[in-house]
This record gives sequence, structure tokens and C-alpha cells, in this order.
Amino acid sequence: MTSDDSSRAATLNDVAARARVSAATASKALNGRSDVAAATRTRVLAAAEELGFTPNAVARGLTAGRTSTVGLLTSDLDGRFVLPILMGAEDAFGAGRIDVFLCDARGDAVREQHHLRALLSRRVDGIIVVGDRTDPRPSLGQAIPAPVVYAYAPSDDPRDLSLTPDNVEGGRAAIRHLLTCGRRRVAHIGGDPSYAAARDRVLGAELELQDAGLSFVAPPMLGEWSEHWGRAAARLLFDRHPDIDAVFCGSDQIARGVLDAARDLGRDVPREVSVIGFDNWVVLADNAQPRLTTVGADFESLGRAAAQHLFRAFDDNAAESGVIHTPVQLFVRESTIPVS
Amino acid sequence: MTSDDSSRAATLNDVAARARVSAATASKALNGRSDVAAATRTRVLAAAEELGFTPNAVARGLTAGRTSTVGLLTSDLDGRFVLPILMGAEDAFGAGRIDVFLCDARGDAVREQHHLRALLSRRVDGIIVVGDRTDPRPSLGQAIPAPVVYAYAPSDDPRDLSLTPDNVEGGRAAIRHLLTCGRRRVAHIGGDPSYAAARDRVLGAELELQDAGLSFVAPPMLGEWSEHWGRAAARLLFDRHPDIDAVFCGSDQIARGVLDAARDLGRDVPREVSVIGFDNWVVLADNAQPRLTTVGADFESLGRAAAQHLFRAFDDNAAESGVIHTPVQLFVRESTIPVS
DNA sequence: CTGTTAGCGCATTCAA
DNA sequence: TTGAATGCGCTAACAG
Repeated sequence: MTSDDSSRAATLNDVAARARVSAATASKALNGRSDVAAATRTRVLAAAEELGFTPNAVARGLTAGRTSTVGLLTSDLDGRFVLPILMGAEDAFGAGRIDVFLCDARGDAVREQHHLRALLSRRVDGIIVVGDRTDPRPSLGQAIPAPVVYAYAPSDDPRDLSLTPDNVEGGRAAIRHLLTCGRRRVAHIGGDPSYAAARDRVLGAELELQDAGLSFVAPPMLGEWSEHWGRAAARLLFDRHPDIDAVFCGSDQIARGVLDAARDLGRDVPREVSVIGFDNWVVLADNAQPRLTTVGADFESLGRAAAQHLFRAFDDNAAESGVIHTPVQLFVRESTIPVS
Repeated sequence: MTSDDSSRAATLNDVAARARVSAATASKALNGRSDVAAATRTRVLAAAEELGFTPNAVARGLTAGRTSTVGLLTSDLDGRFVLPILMGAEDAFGAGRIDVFLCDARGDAVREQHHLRALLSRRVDGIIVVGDRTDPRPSLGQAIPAPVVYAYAPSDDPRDLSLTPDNVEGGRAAIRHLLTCGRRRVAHIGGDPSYAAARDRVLGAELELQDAGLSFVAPPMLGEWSEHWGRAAARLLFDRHPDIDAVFCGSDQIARGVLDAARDLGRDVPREVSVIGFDNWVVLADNAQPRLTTVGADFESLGRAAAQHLFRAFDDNAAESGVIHTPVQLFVRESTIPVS
């Protein structure tokens, strides 16, 4: 543990004194304003350097009105979404220019209110709200004195701006890939049907099949977001429909379960049956055997987009609104292969 | 997206004016100071309520000298450690009383310096540095005008205070459990030997075996932190040493690979062979088949401890130092079982 | 009990 | 080009 070495941090006045100028001049010099003599500037910069001067962002925030600070209010307990989003946002803001308060409400509305108050009292310039599912979540309301963007979980108020991955398109993309590989007898094993994500993915898949004049060879099986469910459902599926040649899974976890079951039953993936997942959860997808083809949202660019929208709201006072569906992407690995 | 409804946030002066008192009195009333008349207080509180007054923490921070914020400087890319640590810290601080700046340096020293400057310019009251491996990392130095605690990755400077999980004890605990289950012919498949974590876990295991008058039946196999490695190593191991009755794995990922290999080779886990992992990475451990017994650190309490040490440093000016090894815990699931 | 005064550290007038 | 004065919003010290 480290503590104060000098009695107290150097202030602008200290720098000014040492450079034998006024605080005002020192301020201008340090902030690169033009109306200051070159010689003076060097002197001030030298003084600042020697004193290890760090401008006090708190004081600056007081006058400037903006604090160069944003709040990230999350209820994403395990951080699969919030961390990439945070990194994307940091990126877009430019590292170090803006700092991010990360607050975890843990799915508790009261705690969320507490954190919100705290963020507002700290005069954050904007807030990004990150939910842990794509179902609409309660709006923070319109009475917030800072721009707000909802990420992953959209707000239930259309006046808010929300960014959420396009799961319907994701479902389409998955099916499109399977069809491209020459598969025709496709089944679906998905997650908890109380999740919009589970339903949207099936919907997209059904639409894409329909466009090709096809449909699922078995009714979609929705259950829970776990490997266990994937295994159990796959066993049933392979038993009842031995002729399926592809399984579209609602998540990578489920797909891992399906791969397991297929191996137990002696079904060759990807030759006999292709398996595709969803999420691109790399630890899971990359370590599967065979490595898992999957569709996934790019959370970093989602974070970047959220940050850019906040920026826009800082500058223009244009309040955008509505739900924006962000693109998803196909990651081809070895669990799908063209029929040979 | 939401924007200003009223022209600007209400200030203490607005409240004071509305309550027909001075700003000082309003301040006292709002902060629950005793020297203010009950009637006045109610009037002030009412005014504040009506105006939707939110105290400006920035201004407060300017005078108070403390900002009630802390910085969490991390290089833990995927957040397995940093998020639980953050939650533990939030917990210890009391939700909303203190807010946390989360900065991701992405393993880049330059970016880390940038973030550090930014945090200091925001006058955070303390800093928690979270690394992504337990090898000592470069100290931020002693010249930092705020208390610093290193979590997970210890500082290489003994004058700093570091909290890091006790991997040696973890290795011991794993072996102790296997021995308790009646296993005697134990092997080890571990992670990347360039990691202190990999080496410490083996070390602990060897010590515990030694205490029981035993040793590994095969030289420990260290490779990488992946399921693939676990699978490959296990195949080799089962082939060369068909008589082993337990495998201690350096991580849950590796253990997953070992379970896979065992199943492929027709070895019954846990009856014939017990398998124990490390990390208690719940998504992996809980979805394994059978569910995976494992040893793991409790990162939330690590975060709590870090926060408490910062607290102590705020109050006393006592600068603690040294490396504290935090406890690890055994999580028994179904991949280990007493010999019957 | 209440109000006046002063100052936290900085940036922005506006004079000089 | 420089500096003196002013204020951001709040709290602490003191006087009334």
C-alpha cells in the first residue's frame, strides 16, 4: 500500500508560483491556448513537470459543467455482455479521456435507483444501461438530466434509445449457413422460452426456412440455457428423428450439450450432422470438439455504438430514440461442413 | 435517449432560496447536522424534494478533499476475476456510498499509465489493481497520492499490499479431498507452466502427497489452460498409466477435457477415476457430466477484503504491506466419490 | 439556531 | 501577452 509522499498534490497555483506567473496564465499555458508567449509556456510546462502536477479533474468538472465521466449501469451478473461493451465504449471515447463508473444493480430495482442517484450526483455526462436479456426492461424515465442509452436490453419506452442485437437476423443467418452447407433436415434446440432471445432466434430461423420452402423437421425444442438441456434434448431428438442432418442451437452452451450427445450416440459431427451454436462465447466454442460454428453479436462494437450515440447527444442536443437492432455475425469453425 | 427536462439541475442555492434560508443552513439541514431547528429542516427538505435536488458530488469532492470514488485498474480481459472483485468491493463500501471507476488497461503498460493518470486527476480515494495471473506484476510505485491494493496479481514490490489466492493451499486441498475419497494413485494435468498459478498448484499437491507418504504416479503434465490440452494429456495419461484412480486438474477447463477423454476411453468417472478441477468456474463445472468437483478462490470476498484494506488506509494512515494469501475453498460435486 | 464569509482548484472574463 | 477578479456548488468556521 502506498501513501502520500509529498504533503499534498501540487495545484495550479503551485505551478504558477514556481513559474512566476499568475494562475490564469499557467492555466492557459497548460491547456494549449494560443495567447501565451512561447517562453512563458515552456517555463510553465517545466514547472508543472517538476512538481508532478496533475490537473484536478474534480475542480475542472465543477466549472466546466461536464465531468468527462459516464455511468454504466448493469444487471449483467457474470459480465458476458457488460465488459466487452465497456471496452467498446472506452475505445470510442478514447482511452483516458473519459472514465466509466461501473455499477452493478444485480437485478434489483432499488439498488438500481441508488446507483442512479449516485451517478447523477456525480454529474456523469451520460449513462449506458446494460441488461442481461433482450427483453424490454423498465425505462429509467424521461426526467433524467443526462443522455441515456440502453444496451443489450432495450427500454420499454419507445422514447428512449436502445441498441439490442438482432436475434431474428441471427436465426436467419444460422439457417442460411446450414442451407448453404447443403443441409435440408434441420432441427432446433433452444433456450428458456421466457426469453425474447430464445423466441427471436427461432422466429428468424423459421422465416429463413420458409423462404427456402422448408420447415423444421421437428417442432423446435425450447428448454433452458444449459449444456444439460442440450444433451437431454439432443438424445430425444436423435432418437425420434434419426434422419436430421443439422441442429441449430439457441446458445453455445446448448450446442456443447448437443455435441456431447451426438458423440455418445455415435453420430458424426460435422459429416453426418452439422451443429451450429449462438453467442460466439469463445471459451466454449473454441474448445468444443469439433470447434463450434456459431452466430454472435459483437458486443464491443455495440459498446462503441452506444458511446457514439452518447457523444452525439452531448454535442447536438438531438435526442434519438427507438430500438436499433445491431448486426450479428457468423463465425465458421468445424462443426458445420458442406455435404460432400 | 433522455435529455434535460428543466433548464438545469437544481442547486443548493435554489433550495435555500425556496426555503427562505441561507445556503449554509440548507446544507446543514440536508446533511442532518444537529444545529438546525426542526421546522427549518422540514422546510428545507420539502424544498429540496420539490426541486428534485440532487447534491453535486463534484462540488462536494472539491472541498472535502475526498471524492468517495475508487479506481479499479484491471488487465483481466474476460472479467472472470475483476467482476466478482468489483461486486465484493461495492458490497464492502456499501452500495452507492462509493462509486467505482473501472478501467481496462488490456495488458498494456502505456494504457495503464494513461488510466492511472486519469484516475489520479479525478482524485480517487484509492485504487485496486487487478491482474489476470498470480505472477507478481510491476508495482505502480510508491509515489502515488492514494492508497493502492493489488488483487489477484500481487505487486513485485514488498512495500505494496497484495491479496492473492493461496494456490499452494488449493493444491493441497484438492489432494486432501482425493485422499479422503480413498484415492492413492493420483496424476496431475495442469496449465501453462509459465504461470505461477500452474506451478503453485502442483507444488501444493506434491506437498500434500508427500505428507501422506505418497507421490504422483506420473510426472505432472503441464501444458496450457484449455480443454484441448486436457483431452490430449488425459489420453496419453490413461494410455501409459491405466491404473491411475484420480486426476487433479490445474483448471476446470482442463478438467472438462479430461472428463471428455475419460468418456471416450470408457473410463467411469467418478467410480473408476475421480477428477477434480480448479477455479470453480461455475458455467463449466456445473454443466460437466458428471458435475465437476473443484477448488476455487472466492473473488467476492477478495474484493471485500481489498475494499476493507482501502478503508483502513483512508482512516488510519497505516500503510499495510506484504502479500496476503486469501483462502480457497472446496466445492464438492459429482466427479469425485469415495471408493466403495 | 441562523447567516456571513471564505475557500476548495480551475477556467474564463476583462483590464491593463 | 499577462494578471486580477469572478464564479462553479458546496461546506466549515465563525459571528450574530
